[in-house]
Amino acid sequence: MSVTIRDVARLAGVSVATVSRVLNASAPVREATRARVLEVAKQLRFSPNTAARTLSRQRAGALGVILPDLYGEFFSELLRGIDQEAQRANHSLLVSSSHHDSRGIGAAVRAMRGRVDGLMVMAPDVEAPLLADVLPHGVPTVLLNGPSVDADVHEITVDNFGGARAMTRHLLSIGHARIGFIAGAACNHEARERERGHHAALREAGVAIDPTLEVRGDFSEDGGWRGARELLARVPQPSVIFAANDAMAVGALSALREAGIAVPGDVAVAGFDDIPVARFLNPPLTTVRVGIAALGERAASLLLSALAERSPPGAAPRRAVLPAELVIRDSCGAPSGGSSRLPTRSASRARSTTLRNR
Amino acid sequence: MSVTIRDVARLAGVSVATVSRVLNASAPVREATRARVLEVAKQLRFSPNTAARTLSRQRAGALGVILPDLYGEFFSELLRGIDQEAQRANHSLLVSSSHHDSRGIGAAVRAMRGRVDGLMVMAPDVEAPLLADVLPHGVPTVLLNGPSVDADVHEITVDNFGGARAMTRHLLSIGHARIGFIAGAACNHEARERERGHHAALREAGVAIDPTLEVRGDFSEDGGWRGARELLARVPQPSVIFAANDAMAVGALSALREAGIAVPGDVAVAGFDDIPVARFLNPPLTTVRVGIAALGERAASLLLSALAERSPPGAAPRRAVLPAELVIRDSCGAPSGGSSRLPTRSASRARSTTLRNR
DNA sequence: CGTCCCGATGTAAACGTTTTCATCCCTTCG
DNA sequence: CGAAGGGATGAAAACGTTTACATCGGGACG
Repeated sequence: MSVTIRDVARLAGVSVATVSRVLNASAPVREATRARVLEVAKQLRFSPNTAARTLSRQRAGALGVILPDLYGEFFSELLRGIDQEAQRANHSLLVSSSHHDSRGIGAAVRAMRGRVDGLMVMAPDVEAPLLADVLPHGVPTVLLNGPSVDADVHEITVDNFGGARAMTRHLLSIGHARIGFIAGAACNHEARERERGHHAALREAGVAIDPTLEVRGDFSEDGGWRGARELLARVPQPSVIFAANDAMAVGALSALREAGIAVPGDVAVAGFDDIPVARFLNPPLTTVRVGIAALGERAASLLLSALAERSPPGAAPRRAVLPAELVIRDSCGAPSGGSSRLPTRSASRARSTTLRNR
Repeated sequence: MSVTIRDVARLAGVSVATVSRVLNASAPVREATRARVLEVAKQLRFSPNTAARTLSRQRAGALGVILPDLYGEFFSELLRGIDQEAQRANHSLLVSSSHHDSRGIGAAVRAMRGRVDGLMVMAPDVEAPLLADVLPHGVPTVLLNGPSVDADVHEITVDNFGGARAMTRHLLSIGHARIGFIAGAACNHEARERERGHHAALREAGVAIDPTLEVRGDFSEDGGWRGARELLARVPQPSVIFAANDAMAVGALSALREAGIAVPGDVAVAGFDDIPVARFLNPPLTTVRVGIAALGERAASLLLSALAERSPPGAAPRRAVLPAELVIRDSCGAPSGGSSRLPTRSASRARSTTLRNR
């Protein structure tokens, strides 16, 4: 069927071992032999069968990524970061998405068994114990933005709590008293953290938490659109709508536009994530920068280094928290001083939770 | 190290063959034996090593995807469609991105050898002969939106020419005489097709092609921003800016806003792709719907069916062209009759190139 | 009652690599 | 001049599956 190392060996008049040695530079080979083997290999367009190599080497040179979804810029950015780092380290990437429950994740994990050396799992809406149950034993795993799992699993998250708190503080500081909040799904861990941060800032400022100013979305544009419509019906209207992610902020902006409400003149808007399109919106979106691609990169690099160390089973898993920083643009009505096209204008007030590794 | 089929066999008191038969339901096994094996397998948390299985079965149950990039909503939508279809057919997905030249693609192709049963390659900026050179022999391949390659390769594309022509016709029909065009990179096949469509519509309408009304972008928001700035400097100003993709249209909208120009009042804007965020923009973007996720789905399903047939080497490769249809929203100033939030409002005039399979 | 077939199982040979071990020969040093 | 070492190679054993082939009962049918 397909050309194997045996064919190369035969045509070059050497043993398969020698061919392997030439191709992997794993042992000295006489120059003349080397040249002959390479010549034949090239001519035959030989490329080693990865499955066989994986089996023999007991490592696949590939990483697995399991995501809850693949819709919107967030995931493409994340994947981009992961891919970049993986490629740097000469690793392939297996991607599997649309896994919301632990059953689905379990299936994806099994499908990857033996294909990958390590796993990155993002499962914000699965409860920790359920998740721990389906994660594989013996395969190094990095959990992204999930609830803390009590297993031998590395974890990397964004400071969702701190970011949301910083945003609400900022909104209060520029005079917004009534903040409408569009939360994410109740079962989503990230959404809950952001909600918590928002509440913390309100409490700290002595502002009463008004349940009528909070509606629940689902991190989608449509959810944001619906949430904004609901909030606009309140009397008195909120002076700003803080959406728990940028996609919902996009939906909110759209709803406000349809209702003929000026942003930020009549009602301001803020988001969370700083997806790439945020700065190009109309008006440019004030949001919390997460550094999505960087998060992906860090996750991959964390996994790769865990792999490299061949960490003993007893070694403590690593945790890292990436800072989330405020990005003030036009949509919140803060004096931002000039054109908003500059890439970032991070408020130094953002609680810059530095990376902590333990 | 890890638990193998041998361990299961030993504990269940049967041979490995029986275990394999139970797990794959590939031959009748006595019910009692079956139950015992299943019990042991579950208890041991056994899951078969995919590399070994791949080697033995001579098929991986995985598809490879090679993309030029992973930035923006276009690719995440595409990947979403592919993933969905692959998952439906119980296949894993290998993704490799950031491959702009044939060398990079060749490397990615080699990395996938033996890991995947088939390949989907998107390489709009690689010339056909170079591409044909690095595509693998003997691995079924689907080329997405690329130039037609003279090799044993299936192809699926969007009707870029027809879509762009329909848009320009539409813009002319609603009274836009001076159409500013932000093209894509000259080396990008899709960009060239769209440019060709635009020109064809102009010629058909007897409108002279004015080179000062065409600038070159790169399919990025920033490129669109710069392109729009350039076009705004022309005297007289164009009455509409047609960006060759939505990302550039987003950038153009942003530039217009900064310049204090009303859209569509002073200058209208149109895009191409209908990325998900397009209908939520301010104003909602008139564009050409490509059905990105559907494209991905179709590509995967094309590949899967080619795989299923175990097509003989002589079989003619399949080609499919997906229609691109006009979506009129507010940004172009056409009377669109009401709120633009309805998911689609496709002009029936869109040349609905139906799928043609041969 | 013998033969044939089929259901249930085991044995062992693939699959295509890498890698250990062994072999051979040549150099170098005592 | 002999022994030791090392460079270049080959043979063969892994790696963990699937599967062709063989074996062995037992029931049906002549």
